[in-house]
Amino acid sequence: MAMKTSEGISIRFFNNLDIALKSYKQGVQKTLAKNSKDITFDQWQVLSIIKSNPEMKQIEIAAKACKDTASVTRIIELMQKKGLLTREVNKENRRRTILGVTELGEKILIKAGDIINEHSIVALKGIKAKRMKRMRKDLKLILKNSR
Amino acid sequence: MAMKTSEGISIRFFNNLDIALKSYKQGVQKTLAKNSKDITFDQWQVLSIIKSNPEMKQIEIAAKACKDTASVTRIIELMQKKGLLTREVNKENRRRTILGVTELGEKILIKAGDIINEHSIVALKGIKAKRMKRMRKDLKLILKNSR
DNA sequence: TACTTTAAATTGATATATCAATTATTGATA
DNA sequence: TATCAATAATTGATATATCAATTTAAAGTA
Repeated sequence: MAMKTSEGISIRFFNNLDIALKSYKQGVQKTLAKNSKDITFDQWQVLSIIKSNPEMKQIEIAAKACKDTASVTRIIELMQKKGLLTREVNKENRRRTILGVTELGEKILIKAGDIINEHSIVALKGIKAKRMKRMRKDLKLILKNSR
Repeated sequence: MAMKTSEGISIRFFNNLDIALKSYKQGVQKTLAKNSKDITFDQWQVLSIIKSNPEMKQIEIAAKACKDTASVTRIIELMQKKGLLTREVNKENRRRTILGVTELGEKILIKAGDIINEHSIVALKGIKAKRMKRMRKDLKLILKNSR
């Protein structure tokens, strides 16, 4: 008995999740474009991973950000062009690259980080810390279930 | 006193959310590519909105899916080319388009819907209905806070 | 009616996502 | 050592996201 007219609650859940996240990201992106034209949200994500894990492989960066390695390559390329980071070949293993955040990169990283932090706090207004923790746990479970 | 070394809990929350959703979508997309090569996740999103709301403006579709109108135009264009929907000019108001899901479109809509439904259920395994509802409420609040 | 404003959709340019294919290098092994 | 397999990163092609600009049509107004 098909009954395929309306979606189930699980699909609707992910729809809520999708839309909430998109809306949040769009807000962040707009403020970034106004105040700190030199970086996008995705670039900031990658740059902050590099900053905290200087010797990570690009493959690992991709896994951490849940991005394709191709995307990471291009994001890095753009940031290098803008002078936010340096990229050179590792002489011990010439397949690998050595990435480094420049001074300019650090500045923009912090500036953008403040903006993103501000947005995330506003977006979560009215949600208590306890429930946030609970949700993070559930989100981690979803992540685990999904791969 | 700066202390900008690590991110706050709010940013980390959105990071969990981002990664969980990406992982889920990637899983869906892979299964779709294998079993039902004729549609992408985003196309399915738009197509199902059109199916449930046949006389919606593209602007409204965009708002509902939290997409740019430009994206909607292109997604519709592709689906039209593949024969999943029809598009014609509304004679009462020539700025508007009339969209319609074809028979093929309906078939694929259902097939893809089943796949997506299956994935969403698996992804949420271990999370009780009550907490899902609670989270949906919170997600709606986040959406509201973000615009 | 002529002019301006608003509305709906599209187009252009650039950034990112995805998958496949490719390059370059290293490692393994017959 | 020569060959083959695995690894890291890149490139190509296409889909989507984002913003600005443009097109076309409708509505409002002097």
